[in-house]
Amino acid sequence: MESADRIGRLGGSLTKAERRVAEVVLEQPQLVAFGTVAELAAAAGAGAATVVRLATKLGFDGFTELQSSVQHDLANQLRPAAQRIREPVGTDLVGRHLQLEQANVQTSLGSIDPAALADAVAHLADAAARVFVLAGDNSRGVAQQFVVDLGALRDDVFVLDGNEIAVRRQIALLRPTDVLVTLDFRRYERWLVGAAVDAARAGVWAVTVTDSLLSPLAAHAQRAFVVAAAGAGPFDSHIGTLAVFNVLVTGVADQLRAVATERLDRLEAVWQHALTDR
Amino acid sequence: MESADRIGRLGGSLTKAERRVAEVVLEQPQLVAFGTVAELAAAAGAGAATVVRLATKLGFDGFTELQSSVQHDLANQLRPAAQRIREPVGTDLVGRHLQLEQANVQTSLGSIDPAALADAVAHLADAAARVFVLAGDNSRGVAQQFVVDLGALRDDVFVLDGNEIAVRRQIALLRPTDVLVTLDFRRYERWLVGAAVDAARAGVWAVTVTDSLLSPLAAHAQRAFVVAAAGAGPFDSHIGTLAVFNVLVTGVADQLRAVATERLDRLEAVWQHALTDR
DNA sequence: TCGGAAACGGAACGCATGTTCCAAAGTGTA
DNA sequence: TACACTTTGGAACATGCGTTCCGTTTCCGA
Repeated sequence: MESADRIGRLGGSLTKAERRVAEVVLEQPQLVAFGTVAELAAAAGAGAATVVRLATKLGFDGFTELQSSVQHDLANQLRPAAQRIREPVGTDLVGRHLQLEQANVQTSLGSIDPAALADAVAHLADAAARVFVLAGDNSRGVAQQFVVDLGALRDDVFVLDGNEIAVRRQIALLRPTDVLVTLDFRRYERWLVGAAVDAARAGVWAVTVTDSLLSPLAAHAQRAFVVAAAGAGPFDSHIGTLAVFNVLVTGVADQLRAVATERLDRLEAVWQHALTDR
Repeated sequence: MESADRIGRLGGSLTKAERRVAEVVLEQPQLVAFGTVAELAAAAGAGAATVVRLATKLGFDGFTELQSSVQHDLANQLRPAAQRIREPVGTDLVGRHLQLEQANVQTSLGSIDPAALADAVAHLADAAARVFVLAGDNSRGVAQQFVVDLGALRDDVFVLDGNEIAVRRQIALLRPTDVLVTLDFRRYERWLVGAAVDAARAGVWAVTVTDSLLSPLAAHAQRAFVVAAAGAGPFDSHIGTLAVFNVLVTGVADQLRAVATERLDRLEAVWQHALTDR
């Protein structure tokens, strides 16, 4: 996209109002392709003159030329619509991933049991429970991502980190009211199983995200979500896992929003503040 | 397509010149969406008045209304999923996420520029360079996931962690041969920008994964990947980011496999060992 | 061959839109 | 605080466009 390239190139030298217009150009190309200067200006909360100034700043002769560029891009984009689907199948790096990751998301979310989801969300939204996440090295990243998001919604969300000794010591201190989230894939360390067994003995309610219902962790968990983790490269893809986590986080957010919107409002305020900063 | 329907319905009662115009409308919708009455008339070998007559005959108020109809159809056809998602708000939690995350993967991977990908992979596979990943709190998880995977393929992959002071101190020690990977989303901390600027001054080659080409970090990076991060809940979804990271990791793996398969073989051996353990 | 009506396109009209200019508001500096 | 500069949006201007009207051409039946 020619216009997107130019915007990205000299995005830094744009003024505030010009940037607002540029964002609309990037996010709503139809508006500039089909619309008028006045409409684009209104959508960006700017004046018509600002729109024209941005166009010239981007190297176009005026809004008309910018519009032509966007129209050209859109026309090219929709022409092969049916044709382009067939061309890049599987051969290239990106196409391979595209198919694979789509399938991962599809099967991971598609196999979610509503009852299990509701149960897991209820436990994760329980303010009386502390939430601990136990993951192996290979998926510690997505685990931490889950902890960050969930931790923004509620208190007492922790990732069990460190070496085997440290983790098992933490698990020994769990209370029966606590909730444990385990991540289990084929290539994980064996001692995680032992840690999970310890937690189960302590009466901790557990949910596991695994790539197989036959995983040992699933046997010791009250609920299990099976995700697809097929990777195009040498490693597993954790996109399915992250998708499931996102569903859980949204579910908890919905549930907690009804009970206590105050915390989310505070978060929104922070975000809005950070948003306007930029 | 509304216009196509109407043309087909009363196609028999069209005059010769009107039929020529109608054919152009069907075969070159862009011409009527982006063009003018005169251009459409010229393409059909007819007069401007004939174009307007056809439009009214089809039940439209005039050419303008016909044009709006075609534009609306094209716009709907353009948005593959990303924006269409927002209109029919999914009823259930899982279905909403399924649509949304599929769209995130689709647009994130679909907008990858092959040249940028090849360039980024080449830099990330460069054994002489150290790789540093700079991310805000909200996406530290996916960043760490990337570091773990890439770190299994090559040496010297680090995440820049900790508070502002610690990070900027680390950045001050970067060498011009190093590579920096930055993650930039709307809700991020401002000091990340300052850190990225410092790195740019030091001559470090940088690639950024962002949700907008207008992000300040994109301005200071040699390459940028734009991902879709729309979330169904209160937070951004990092699935698109993770998908791009997976592509990068696979690309590096392919490249390094040709040069030195030895390290990957060792990794495979470890994995096989862990596999049989279970 | 003639007459009438339908079809068609060119040209003038009026309006919407892009462009340009300028004054006001904002921002940083001495 | 005052000043210079940048940024911004409103209003006038001019261009291009859609619409409409009307004269010409084509077609068909008598």
